[in-house]
Amino acid sequence: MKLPTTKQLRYFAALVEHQHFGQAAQACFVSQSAFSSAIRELESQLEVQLVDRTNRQVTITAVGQEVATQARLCLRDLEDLVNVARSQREPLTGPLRLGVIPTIAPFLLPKILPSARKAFPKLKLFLREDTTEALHDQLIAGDLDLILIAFPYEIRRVEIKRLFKDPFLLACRQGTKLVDPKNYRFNRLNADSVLLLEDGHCLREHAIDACRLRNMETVSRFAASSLLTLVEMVDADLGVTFLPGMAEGSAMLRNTRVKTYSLTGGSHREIGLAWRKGSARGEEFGRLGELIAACGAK
Amino acid sequence: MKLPTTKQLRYFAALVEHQHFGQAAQACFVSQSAFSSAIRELESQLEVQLVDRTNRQVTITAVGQEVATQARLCLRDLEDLVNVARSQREPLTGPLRLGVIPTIAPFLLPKILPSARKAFPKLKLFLREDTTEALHDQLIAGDLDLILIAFPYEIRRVEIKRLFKDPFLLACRQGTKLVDPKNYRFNRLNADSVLLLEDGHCLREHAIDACRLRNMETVSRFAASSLLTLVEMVDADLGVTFLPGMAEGSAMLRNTRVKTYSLTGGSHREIGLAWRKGSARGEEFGRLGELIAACGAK
DNA sequence: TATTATATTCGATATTTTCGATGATCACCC
DNA sequence: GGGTGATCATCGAAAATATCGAATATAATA
Repeated sequence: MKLPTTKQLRYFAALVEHQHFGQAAQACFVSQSAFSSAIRELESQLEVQLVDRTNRQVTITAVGQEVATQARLCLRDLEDLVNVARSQREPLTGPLRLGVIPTIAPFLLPKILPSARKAFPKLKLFLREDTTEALHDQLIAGDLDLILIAFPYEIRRVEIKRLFKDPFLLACRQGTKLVDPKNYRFNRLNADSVLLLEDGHCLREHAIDACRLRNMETVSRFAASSLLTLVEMVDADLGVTFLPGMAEGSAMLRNTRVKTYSLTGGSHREIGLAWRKGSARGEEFGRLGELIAACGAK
Repeated sequence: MKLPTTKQLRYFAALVEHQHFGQAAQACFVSQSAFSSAIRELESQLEVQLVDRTNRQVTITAVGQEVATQARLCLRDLEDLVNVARSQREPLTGPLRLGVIPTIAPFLLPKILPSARKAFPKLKLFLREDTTEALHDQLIAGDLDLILIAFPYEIRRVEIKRLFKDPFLLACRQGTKLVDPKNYRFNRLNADSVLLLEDGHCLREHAIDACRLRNMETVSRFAASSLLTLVEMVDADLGVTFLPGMAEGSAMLRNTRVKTYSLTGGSHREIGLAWRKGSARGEEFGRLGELIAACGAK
C-alpha cells in the first residue's frame, strides 16, 4: 500500500487550517506552487478530491474533512515519536502537556513550576486545568501526556503514581456560630451549613467521603463553582467547608477572615499522576512525580 | 519540529522485523545502501542510536524498541488514512478487520460471507474470533476495525449498531428425564443440571439473565469451553442448556439427539456491531450491518 | 473593461534518494 | 595466520523528486 508522505500530511493539515493555499504555503515555508503540487499529488495518490478550489475560495470536501482528521492523528503520533526519542535521549526535556485539576493547580503549581524550571530547564510545560473526568478523556485522546489529579478515583487505561497525602482542613469564618472548630460534630450541624464545590469536582466527593458526612442534609444545596467562590461564601459566614491542606497559607485565604483547623482522624485525599498505560515515557513521568512530591511535602 | 518521513518509518519497522539490513532492504525493494543511509538519517534526526550494529548482527536498542512501537502506530494510522479515503471513494472495498465472538461466528458467518462477497466483491474481510472483552481491547488498540458481538454488554469508547434479536432456545437430549421441554421450570431442576459455557463467554451471562435462572445451584459447576463441547455434553444427557436461536439447524446439531425448543417470555440476546467512536467509517460499517441483519433475519 | 486575488502550469534549478561498486570489519575455518 | 564469506558503511554518479519564480488562467469586484 502506497502511504502518503509526512510532508503531504503537514501541507494538507495546514491547508485545512488556513483554507487558503497561499497562506498555508507560507505557514509551511514553501512556495505556493510547491505547496499546490504536493496537495495535488496527495489527491492523486488517494484518488479522491480533498478540496474544491475556485479562484476565490477553497472548500474542504467531506472526504477531505475526514482525511484531515486522520491526518492530524498521524501528525500527532509522529510528534509523539520524536518526543519518545527525545525523552529517552534526555528525560524531561521538550514539550510536556500536563493537565491539573482546579483544586490542585492554584496551590501546587506555584511551587512546582519554579522547581521544575530549575531541575529541568529544557522542559516546556503546557498546562491545562479541568475536572478529572475531562482531563482523563483528553489524556486518552492524546491531547495530554500526563495528568495531576486526586485519588481515590476509578480510572481506567492509565498507569498511576501516588505522590503524597493531602489532609482536609475545616474552614470557617473566625468566630462563627455555626460550629465550634475545636470540637466539631458535623452531623449535628444545621441543614445547608456545609458548603462544597459543585458536582463534577472530585473535591466534593472526597470531602464527603473523607470527612464522613453522613447526614447529607447538612450539605448546602448551593454549590460553589470554584474554590474562590467557596472561600468567599465561607468568608461571608454562609457556612463552613473543607479545604485541601495545600490551600493553607495560599493567596486565596489572605485578607479573609477564614480560618482553617486540622481534623482528627486523618481525613485526606491523595495526590498523584496518571498517564496512558504503556506509554514509553512512564519512567520519565515518575521522575517528575518525585519532584512534585517534594514540592507537596514542603 | 522536524518529523520523520513515512519512508524512514517503513524502513525502520522493517529493520526491527528482520533484524538484518540486507533482508529488510529487500523487503522494502530498495538497495541495501539506500536503506542503510535512510536508517542513519533517521537516527541523526532523532539524535538517538536506534540500532547497535556489529558486522555479525544488529540489535535494536532500548530506545529503538520504543521508537519502533511508536513507528508501528504511525504506520497503522497512515494505512487507516488511506483506507478512510478509499472507503469514501467507494465504500466497503479493501481490507476490513472484523472480530466475531465464538457464539456468533459459526452460525452467522456462513451466511454473511457469501452475501458479502456478492454485495461487496472488492471487500477483503479479515476475521478474528475471540471473546467480547478481547475483541473490544483489540478494537480500541486498532488491531480490528469492527466487531460483531452480542448485547447487553457494557462497552465504552465505541459506537454500536444493534442489528437483530436472537432468541434463546432450550436444548436437551431427545427424551431426557431432566426436564419436560413442553413445561419446563428451571428453578426446580436438580442441582448441576444446566450446562453453560465457561466464564468469559457472554453467552453464559446472557443465558442466565435472559432465562431468569435464579437458583444458581441448578447451573453445573462443569463449564464447557466451546459450543461444540457444550452440545456434546447435552447429547450425552449430562444436562440441558440454552443455545442461541441462530444455532438452530446448524451443522453442529446435525447427527446428534439434541432437540431445541422455543422459550416463552421472549428471552433473547441482541446481535450488533461496534466500532471505535468517531471513526470516519461509521456509515460504511452501518451498511455492512444492514447486510448482516438481513442474513440474521433469514 | 481593468483590477485584484487567487490557484495552476511550466521550465530551470536544487535537493534528495537511489544505485552499484568498493571498503572495512568481524567471525569462522583450514 | 591467512583466506573466505557475510555484513554494514561509504562514495560518487545517476535518477527522481521537490522547489522556486515567472508566466498563465480564472473569476469576482470595481
